[in-house]
Amino acid sequence: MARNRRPQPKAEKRAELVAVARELFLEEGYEATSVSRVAKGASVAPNTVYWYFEDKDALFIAVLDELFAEDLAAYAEVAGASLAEQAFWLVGRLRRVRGLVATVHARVRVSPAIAAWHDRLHATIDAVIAHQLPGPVDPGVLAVESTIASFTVEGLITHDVPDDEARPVCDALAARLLSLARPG
Amino acid sequence: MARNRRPQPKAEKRAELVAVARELFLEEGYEATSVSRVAKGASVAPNTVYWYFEDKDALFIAVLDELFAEDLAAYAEVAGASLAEQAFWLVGRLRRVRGLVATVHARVRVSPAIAAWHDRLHATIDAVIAHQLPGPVDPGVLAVESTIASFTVEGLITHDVPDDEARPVCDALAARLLSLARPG
DNA sequence: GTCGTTCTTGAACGGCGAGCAAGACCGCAG
DNA sequence: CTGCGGTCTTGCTCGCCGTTCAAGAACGAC
Repeated sequence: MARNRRPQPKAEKRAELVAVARELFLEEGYEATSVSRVAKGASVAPNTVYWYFEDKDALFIAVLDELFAEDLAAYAEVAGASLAEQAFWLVGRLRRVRGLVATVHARVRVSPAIAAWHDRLHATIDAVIAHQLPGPVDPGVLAVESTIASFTVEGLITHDVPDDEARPVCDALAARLLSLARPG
Repeated sequence: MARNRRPQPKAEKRAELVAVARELFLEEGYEATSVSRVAKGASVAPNTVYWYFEDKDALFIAVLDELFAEDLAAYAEVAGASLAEQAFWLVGRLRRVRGLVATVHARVRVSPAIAAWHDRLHATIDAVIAHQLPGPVDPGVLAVESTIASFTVEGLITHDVPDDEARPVCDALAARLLSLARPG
């Protein structure tokens, strides 16, 4: 029905809260960022946040969704490049969310919502990897190598491995994956 | 000097606190375990914990040290087995500390002490891997493959991959590492 | 017995995530 | 213009958190 709808501001205020939270989460980390500070950044009382989001985790997920959507869109730029370049690009790209990766893993055990988000993320990654391989690959082998690749990339990010060390790792991962499609 | 030293109880009480904290950290997670609960479990006032440990992170590190020492001792059992079996054993062994792995990574950014502990851990792991390879290996290549192996194992743990999926991943990792020493 | 060290504690601090009830704001129906 | 009901905001409050501090109890050395 929506008998009483304000012109716009609901979505806008929500977006503003997400923007402030995103900035703080990335800059200071999830735990170090209090709901109060997010509220203050959006010029709002602390409780107001809880009208837009069920809890702090929901706010976190909104930020993750925004970041992930951006990454997925940006991925189009390199979708045609070599696998090694794609992996290396991904590592560089995800470096900005370094702290958040560890937070997601820590909160997966505690928040079902974040666990669901995390599962979706990895499913997407696996699908992208499978789609990038030329020709059909034995599903079992693909699962193994896809696991190795995504976990390794995750490790490169969370451990903040510098570019010059990450590059050869990405090359090795790509070589590994490509050798699946051309057995020999 | 030590002009006034009680018979033993200092180390004992400390050990008791570590034991209680270990139980709770493993069972409920780091964040969900309050210092008060640890104190209560050791029949002590909450502040007493701060006489034995500088802060909650120091208590955490004490627990990590204990767990790691046990794992290292237990490793002797499988040090002679194949690399694949070693990796698989490690995954199973570390499964009990699943939640703590994510916590360590999350707190590395915030606690220098935990960052130092984490660095030491990975250095040890790399050394063990290098020691397990037969014959000399090109250092650059070894670093790459060692990185892939340890990050993958870490991923298998944090993502709670079941045994039947982890096994072939371990096999693939071991095969990869062994092919380094026997080029061809 | 007294002194200094080793422990333990009660009380307090600021801040946290969150819940609740009151109310302000607003568009619409009468 | 008035009142109603949904939309949004807030002040207040709760219980808990990690941590600090000063006071004091227990104890060994002299």
